[in-house]
Amino acid sequence: MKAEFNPSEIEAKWQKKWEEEKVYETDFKKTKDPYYCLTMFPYPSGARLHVGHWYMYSVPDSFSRFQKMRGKDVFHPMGFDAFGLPAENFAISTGTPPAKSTEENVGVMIEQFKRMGCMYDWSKALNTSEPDYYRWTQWLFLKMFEKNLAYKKDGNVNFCPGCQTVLANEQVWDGKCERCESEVTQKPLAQWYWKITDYSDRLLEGLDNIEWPEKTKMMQKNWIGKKQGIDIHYEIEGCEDEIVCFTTRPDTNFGATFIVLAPEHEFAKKIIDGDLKSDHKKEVADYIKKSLNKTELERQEEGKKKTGAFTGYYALNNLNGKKMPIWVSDFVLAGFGTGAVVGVPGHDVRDFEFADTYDLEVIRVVVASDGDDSPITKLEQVQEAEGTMINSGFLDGMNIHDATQKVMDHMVEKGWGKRVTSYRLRDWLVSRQRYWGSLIPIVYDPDGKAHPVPEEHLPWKIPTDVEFKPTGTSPIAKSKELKKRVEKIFGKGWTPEVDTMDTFVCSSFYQFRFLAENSQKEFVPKTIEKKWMPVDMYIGGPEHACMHLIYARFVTMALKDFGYVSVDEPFQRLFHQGLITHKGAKMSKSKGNVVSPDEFVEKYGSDVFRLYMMFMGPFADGGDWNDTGIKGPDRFAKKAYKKIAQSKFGEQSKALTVGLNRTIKKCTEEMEALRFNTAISALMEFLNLTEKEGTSQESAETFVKLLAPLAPHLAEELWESLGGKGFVVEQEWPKFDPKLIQSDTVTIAVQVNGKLRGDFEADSGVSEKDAISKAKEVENVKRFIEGNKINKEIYVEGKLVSFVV
RNA sequence: GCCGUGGUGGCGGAACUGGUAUACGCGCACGACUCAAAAUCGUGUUCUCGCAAGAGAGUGUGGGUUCGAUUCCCACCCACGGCACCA
Repeated sequence: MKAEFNPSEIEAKWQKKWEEEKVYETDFKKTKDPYYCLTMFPYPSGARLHVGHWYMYSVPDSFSRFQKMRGKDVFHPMGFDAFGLPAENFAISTGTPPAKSTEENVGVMIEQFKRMGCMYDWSKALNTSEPDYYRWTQWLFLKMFEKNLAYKKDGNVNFCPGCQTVLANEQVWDGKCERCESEVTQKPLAQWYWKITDYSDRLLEGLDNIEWPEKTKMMQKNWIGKKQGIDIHYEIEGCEDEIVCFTTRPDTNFGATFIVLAPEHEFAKKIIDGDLKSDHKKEVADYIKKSLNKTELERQEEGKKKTGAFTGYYALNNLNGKKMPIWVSDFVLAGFGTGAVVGVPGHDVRDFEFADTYDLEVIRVVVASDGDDSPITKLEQVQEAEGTMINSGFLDGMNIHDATQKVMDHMVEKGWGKRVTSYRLRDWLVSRQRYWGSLIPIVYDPDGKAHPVPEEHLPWKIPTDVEFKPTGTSPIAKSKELKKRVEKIFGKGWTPEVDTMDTFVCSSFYQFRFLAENSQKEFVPKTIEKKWMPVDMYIGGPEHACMHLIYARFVTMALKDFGYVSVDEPFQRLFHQGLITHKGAKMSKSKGNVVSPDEFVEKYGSDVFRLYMMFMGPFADGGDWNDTGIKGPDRFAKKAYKKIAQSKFGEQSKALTVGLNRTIKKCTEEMEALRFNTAISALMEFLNLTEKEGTSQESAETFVKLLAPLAPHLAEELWESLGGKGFVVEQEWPKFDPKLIQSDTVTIAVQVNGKLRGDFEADSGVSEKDAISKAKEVENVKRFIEGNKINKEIYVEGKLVSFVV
C-alpha cells in the first residue's frame, strides 16, 4: 500500500519531470493540428500572485490540457505586459529604475506560475518592456506613420498644477490629484493619434464572423456607435455664421425649440474672443471656463442637473420659421457629431431636462401609441418611443420612420442638410507623457517637422539618464543622452519625440509575436503565422470588451493590409472569465482586500486549490472569495487517491459502466464549455458510485484521464500507480458509448392542474397511452382526479403526465 | 448619465429546447469508530404546519402569457463591470 496523499511531494516531482522532458514545448513547424490558447498576459506587479491570478490562469490551463488530450497540438504561452504606470510610480517614490523592479518582479512571477503547474511554454515567453519586444512596438508605429494612419493633433490631458504632471484618469479623484489634492485642469497638448476610425465599418462587419459572447459584440457595436442621420445647417439671425447640428431624429424637427453647443464649439469661441458681439459674453466665458476643467465623464455624470449659458443669438428653424435660442452646455460633447445639438424637449429626455431648467418651450410632435396627445409638462411624459406625427406640417399622420425619411429628403432637396453617417468611435490617442513605455520613434528637424526614425536604428532605446520625479514635461525630455544620440544621427538642431506609447499598443499585437520566437529579423514568419492564426481561444476579463479587444482587432486588420499577416480577426473564439472579488469588491492593494493563495497552496496543494476555484461556480461568473468550501475538493482528492492508488480492482458492474459513460459525456461537454464546476461534480458523483459498485482497472484509468486537466499533478501520480505508460496529459481523451448511457427504467412525474401529485416507474420505451393509464392509478393522483372531469391530458415523453380537471 | 451583466436554501452553486426547483459540495444536526479530539464512515437537512401520510408557500419585487415559468413578455428594485491616460 502506498503512503498517504502528499501534494507538495507529488507536485514537485511532476513539475520537475514535465520540465525535464519538455512536455509543454511546442515545435511550430512539426505540429499538425494546431490549437492556440491564449490568456491575456498579466502586468508584473511587485506583489505576489493573488487568488484572482490563480483563477484567471489556472482555469485556462485546465482547458488547454483538455484540448491537448483531445488530440490538439496546443500552444499555451505566457508573457508580461510590463510597461505602465505602477513601475513608474514605484520609481518616483523609491528611485528604483523601472527596468530593475520589472525584471525582479517578472522573475518572482515566473517561479510562482511554475508552482501552479501550468503547461506554459516558457521557452517562448515575452516581456513588452525588453528592447527585443518594443522594437516591434516601434516598428508598428513606423508602419502606421508610413501608411498615413498616424497623425499629430491637439488633445486634452489631465494636468495637475501641483505635481506639474499629466495624470491618468485613474489618478484623478473627484476632480483632484490623488497625490497632492490640487484641482486638476484640462490642458491641450499636441499628441499622436492612430486612425482607428478608418476601420469603423470593418470592425463592425468582422463581428459577424467570430465566436464571441453576444454581450461583447453588443458592447463593441455600441462603442463604435454607427448612426445614420443628417447634418442640418441653421442660419443665425444677425450674423453670417451657420451652425450645423447632427441628429438621428429629424422627424421631430418641427418640435425643435433651441440649439445647444458644446463649450469647445467654434461659435462659442468666437463670442468669447469678441469676434461676435454678445451681451452675454461674460456669462458664456465664465461658463465655458468652468466646464472645460471637467473631464468628459464628470460632464455626463452630473446627469439631471443641467447647466448652461445663453449666447444671445437665435437660429432659424427652416421648417416652421421659428426662432431658436442658442445655448452653450457641457452635456453636449465636442467629439461626437458636430458638437452642436438641436433641442427637441418633447422627445428627448436630456433636452427636456435642459428646457425644464431654463424654461424653454416644449412642443409635442409625436402622439403616443395610446393616443395621448396632451402637452408635455413632466419628464415622465417625454416620448422617445414610436408614434404618429402631429403639429408637423407635411409630416402629420406619418409614423416616425416614414417621417424621418421624408423630412431628410425634403431638407436635402432644399439644401438645408446633408445625410451623414456618424460614429461614436474616436481615433486612438497613443501618446503618453511618461517614461516607462515604448518611446515613439519620431524625430523633429530644426523646422519642427516630424520624421520617422529609420528601421535600422530600432530598437530606439529608452534613455536611462532621466529624472523620474515630475517636472512639468515628459520625463524623457530631460535626457541628454537621447538628445546627443539624435544630433549624432540626424544632425545639429534635430530633436527627439519624448512621449512614449500607450501600453495598449504593446498588447495589440503580442498574439503574433508569440509565434515569432523572438525573431529580430521579421515581425512573424509567414508560414507559421498562417498555420497558427487566428488564436483558437482567447481568455480574459470582460473589462477589456471595448478597448484592448478593439485595438487588437484594428492593429490586426492594419497589419493584414500592410501584408504582414494573413488574418483580419486575431481571436476566433473569446471567453470572459468572471471576476474574483473579496468582500464584494475587486481585489486591489489600495482597498487592502487582496487574498494570497500561498497558505492554501501550502496546506492543500496546487491541485486542490485549483479544483476549489473551478468548483466555486462557472468560470464566466467569478465570485466572492470565501475559503469555507475548500474542504470539499480536498476530501475529493484524498478519496480519489485512496480509491485508485490504494485499492484493489474488481469486475465492472452494469451500473458502473452506465455511470462511467455518463461521466465521460458530462465531463466532455462541460469542459468544452468551460463549466468546470459541473465537470467536477460529475466526477464526484462517479466516485460516490464506486463506493457502492466497486472499481475496475478500466474505470479507474478512465477516471484518471478525466481528472487530468483539472488536477494535473494528482492525475499523473495516479496514472503512474495504475501502471500507465508515459504522461497522462499525453493520453487520448476517453470516448463514451451512447448506447450505454441509458438506463432501462424512467421515473415519470404526474401533475394535476399544474401541481405535482406523484410519480411512477416505467420502462424507458413506455407508450403515451400506457403512461397515462398508469398515471391515473397512482394513489395520490386518484384523490385529485376522482369525481372530476379530465379536460386535458398532456404527456411529455419519458418525463411527465399532466391532467387538467 | 450612457453601454453591458447578474439576483435560486444558512453558504458556493445545479436545472436539456417552457416539463419533478435546490444535483454536487460546504456548513449544521444526529449516529458509528475513539479514553477523548481530529480524520473517516453513515443518516438527515428549502421554509411553515403535521407523529406520519401529506398539505401550503417558494428562484430579487409587482404584474402578464401558459395545463405548466428559475426559463418567455412588461414594469420596478438592488449589486457588479466598462465609459477612451489603470491594465
